Amino acid sequence: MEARIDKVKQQLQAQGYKLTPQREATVRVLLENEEDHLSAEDVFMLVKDKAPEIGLATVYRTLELLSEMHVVEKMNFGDGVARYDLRTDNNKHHHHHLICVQCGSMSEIMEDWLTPLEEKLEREYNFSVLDHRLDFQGICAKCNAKNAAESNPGSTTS
Amino acid sequence: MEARIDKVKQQLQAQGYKLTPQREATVRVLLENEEDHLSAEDVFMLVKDKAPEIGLATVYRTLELLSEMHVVEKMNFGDGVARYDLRTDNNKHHHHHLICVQCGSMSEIMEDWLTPLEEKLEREYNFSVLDHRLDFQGICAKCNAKNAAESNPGSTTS
DNA sequence: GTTATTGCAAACATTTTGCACATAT
DNA sequence: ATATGTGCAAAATGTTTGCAATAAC
Repeated sequence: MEARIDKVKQQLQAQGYKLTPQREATVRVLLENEEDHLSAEDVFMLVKDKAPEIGLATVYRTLELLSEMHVVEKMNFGDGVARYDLRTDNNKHHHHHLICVQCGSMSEIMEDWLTPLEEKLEREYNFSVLDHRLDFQGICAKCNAKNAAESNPGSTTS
Repeated sequence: MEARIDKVKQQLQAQGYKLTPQREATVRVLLENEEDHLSAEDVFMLVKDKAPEIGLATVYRTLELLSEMHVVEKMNFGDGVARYDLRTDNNKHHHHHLICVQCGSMSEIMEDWLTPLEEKLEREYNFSVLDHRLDFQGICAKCNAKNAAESNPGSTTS
């Protein structure tokens, strides 16, 4: 954990920025919630526990800065809020999203599915891929099971 | 064109909604700009040419309604505005986006690349895919060419 | 001492809502 | 008549900005 904070600190300093206590607290919150896709408001509330005096604007500015530095990825799932994800590797990320339209849950799959497609794009379209995004909307395994049980009660339930 | 309007009309009426002149004008604008990804404001301004008395709220309500009916797809490219796309086929759509981070242009590729992945998700993750989204960010062919010319002036230019 | 950074409040942009009026069956 | 749909203005939402005060080197 400290190692990753240090890395961010170095990246910031390399560009003349400082790792202020507010920024550090923000990065820590992101580290501690790596699984989630936090909105700026989410981050703000969590950071407030560590540093109650922080302002929402600072969180926005920090997230924007980290985003420019490719430390976090700014995403948009269409619910009207930007969400932020710490990037494990600052270049390539092979995680895709499975979004359940029934329960709203979101899980990630970490398989590398797109590299062949990206090579094809380079070759055939002359498009140099820097990043990508792949999301699936559908019904998750849990909801599928629940739906099956409900439509056929007594058959598979205990 | 009229056929597609009629189809929308039928879909609306099937759910007890009406194809009012305002809604029809909105659908026509979407049909006439199928290539673009218009924002609500874009649609509003274009519809105003046909029906100057229309209100922005009506456009929003219409787009929301069409979105619920899967006539249009509501998208978010992270620039803070929702964009709307007429869906050719109300179920499957195999168009993906190439977004150039340099010039901001966006083009579409209509190849079916995801069906094998979706089958894999069904099989291995028990996730029933209803829809997907695949975007690539990078440098488009035009910008790639321009960059090459600029970094090596006189060699390929006339 | 200069420069970056912060918190607050105000500004901003996009989208949604309340409501009285209009329209269609 | 009753339901649905509309335009307008106001509200709500998420995000950005101006500015004086503060902290870091």
